[in-house]
Order: sequence, then C-alpha cells, then structure tokens
Amino acid sequence: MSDPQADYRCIIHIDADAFFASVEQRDNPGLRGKPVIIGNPHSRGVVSTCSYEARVYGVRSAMPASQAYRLCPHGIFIKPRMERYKQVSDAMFDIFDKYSPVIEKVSIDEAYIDVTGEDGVGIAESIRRDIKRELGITASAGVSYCKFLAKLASHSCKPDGLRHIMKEEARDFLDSLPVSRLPGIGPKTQSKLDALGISTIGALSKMPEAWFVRVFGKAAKRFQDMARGIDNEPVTPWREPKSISEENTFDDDIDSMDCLQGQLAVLAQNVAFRLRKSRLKCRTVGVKIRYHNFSTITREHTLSEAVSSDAEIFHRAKALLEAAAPDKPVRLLGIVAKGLVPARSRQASLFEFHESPWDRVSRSMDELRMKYGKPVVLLGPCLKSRASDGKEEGTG
DNA sequence: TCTGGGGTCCTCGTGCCT
DNA sequence: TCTGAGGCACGAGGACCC
Repeated sequence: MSDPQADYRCIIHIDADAFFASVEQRDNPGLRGKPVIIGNPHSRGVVSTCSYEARVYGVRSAMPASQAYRLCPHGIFIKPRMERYKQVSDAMFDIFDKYSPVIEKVSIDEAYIDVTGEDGVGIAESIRRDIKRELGITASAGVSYCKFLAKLASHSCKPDGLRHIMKEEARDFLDSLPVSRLPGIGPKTQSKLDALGISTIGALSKMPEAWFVRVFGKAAKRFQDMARGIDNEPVTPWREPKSISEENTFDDDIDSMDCLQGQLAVLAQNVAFRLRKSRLKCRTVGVKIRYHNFSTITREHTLSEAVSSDAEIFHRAKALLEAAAPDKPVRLLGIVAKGLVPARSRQASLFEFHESPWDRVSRSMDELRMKYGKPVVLLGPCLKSRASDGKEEGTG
C-alpha cells in the first residue's frame, strides 16, 4: 500500500563528486586537472575512486588497481588517507546539520536529508554552495519525493549538478532507464532480467505482479514499486549496527596455520577493540576464509554469553579456523562479530555486572591503546605474525 | 585480467522442540 | 512409541551497496 503522505515528502540526496580524489586535489593544487587514482597499482587492491580526468581513460571505482595502471600508466596513484577524508566528511555533515535535523548518512560522502515542507531545491543549492565555499570540493544533489528517485536524480547530473524530479515526471524519467539503475539490481539480477527480455525499468513495471514475485521472491514487489515511482522508505537518522567485521587480503597467499593464526589474532584484537569502543558485546563470532582461487567459506558459532575481550574472540575464531582446516593457500582472512548487544556500563558494574578477568585485561589494554594510539599489548600469535612480517611496532 | 573492505539483507538447509 | 507438521534459531552462502 502506498502511503499518501509520502507523495508530499521532499528529500535531498547529496553525493560528493569523486570524493577521495577531490580531497587530494584540494589539498595539493599540483594535482588539479590531472588523472588522480586512489589505490595502489602494485597491490591486489582495487581503485577506491578516481578523478574525472582519470575516468576519460576508462578508469572506474572498484576496478583492479593493476588494470587501472594499464589503462592510465601516467595516472597519479595515491594511497587512501581515510583520516583526512573523515575530517572533510565530518565538516560536510556539519553543513547538512544547519539545514535539517533528519539526516541519514549513507556513506562517508553521501546522505539523504528530509526537508519536507520546505523549498528542497533552494536548500540543495545552498548546501552545494556551502560545500564548495567551505570545503573546496563539489557535490551533486538530487531532489524528489522519495529516496531512490532523489538518488537517481543526483547521479544523473554528476558532477557538480542539481536535479529535481517531480511526482508528475517520475514515470517518464524512469521508463527508459536500464533496470540496473534500480537499487538492489546488481549484475546477477540484471542478467536474470535480461534473459527474460526485461531491460528497462518501464518494461519491469508492466510485468504481471504475481508472476514476477514467483520468479524473484520478496524483492520483486520492491523492484516493481520503485519502477512505478513508489518508495515510502523513510529517511532514518540512526540505525543500530548489526555486525562489526574486519578482513585482510594478504600480499601473498598464506598456507601455514601458524601464520594464519597470527593474522587472526591481529583481526580479533581490532574487532574486539571496536566492539568495546562502541560499548557492545557479540554473541556470534564468525570467520571468513577466501582461498587463492577466490572460493570463499564462512564459519560461525553462537555463544551462550556475549563477549568482547580480545582473548575470547580470538579463541572462538581460532577454533572455527581449525575446524575449517584450510587445505589450500589462503588469500583473505576475516573475522565478524554479530548478534551485538549493549555491554553494561561501568557504573552499573559496581552493583550488578560481573566483570570477567578477560574484561579487566581488555579494559587495561584499551587504556594503553588509547594512550599510545596503537595496540601496545599483543596476543601471543600477533607477535608471531609481526615477527614473520618483519614488523617492529607494537611489541610490548 | 583480476577481483578491497565493511557492511546489510535475504534465502535455504538443518536440527531441535512441541 | 513413532511420525509429521510447524515454528524457531542457527549456519552458510549469495547478492548487493558504497
């Protein structure tokens, strides 16, 4: 059922243009007008983003960095400086705050802003102007009565553009677009739709609903609603995180269990630290193993009690790794913490919360980590891993 | 040719319980 | 005692997004 109120909403989608590359060009004027590519061409990584000058050569986000290097060998490759991008992002969100309290952060450089009842186009223009003046980068904005159309609008006018899609023109705008422009339709669903001869959003909107749901399941209803310009999804300022994970792709595949355990210990410490920083514990610990041939397995285990100490998370992950018994060289190893529950506060602990010995150890380790800005006390296997990497930092 | 990292959501299979 | 149905939690994996 469509919500009649929803038709009167006014939502802005703001998206910074080539964000990481723009920040680099802003900080270093010598890079302006040049093909800047964020990524390491000699690693197994991919391109995070690239300037519009690099896109001329066919370089795109998520493309293997080595491929980007072949396409644009004279491109300027820069390692991402996430701390710096985070600073600029925070400043951008401060600008949004001036215009509305209802802001949904989509990612570091992108947000939805609900400005229902106000002049959406005027506000979007002001925000874009403020970003350019205060931060020295450009952003594109889409304005519409629902989230996904606001997003399509901002993407259709990149870079440095503003587009408003009104209710009356939504169907005309959507009908000729390829189905892949709908959020949720990725390469797999697109090829399924292709096989059925459905290539445009207009064609998708005309499919018999019952049949479409039988073929595509629950998602079908949402796809068809969007294709018909219906989307009542609210702008949601805050959501509880569902999981915290960390993974690492190695420069060279690893086939020694000792070495894998060392890497696992580092991941466990980082995930556990992030849990505690967010005052959370997890009931489920999982590991992810990607082999040299890119086949990937995951294993997880749910505990009777929630945990957040380095040692408890490491031991559970280690048991899962051993049970999985990787028999091929491993390219990537990851840990995920799920089933997140709030850790009770320290104050409450005085009366009712039994702090385990592991919790006390973790608390002391966190205090040191905060003080020195990096892990000071390492789990045994971490030391092994550092030694085999030839790294010296963090021993203590 | 080569495919990151950190997430969310969904589906399907399985085991357990009533 | 056995069996099947239904609900539920869990585990694994797929698809997608930025």
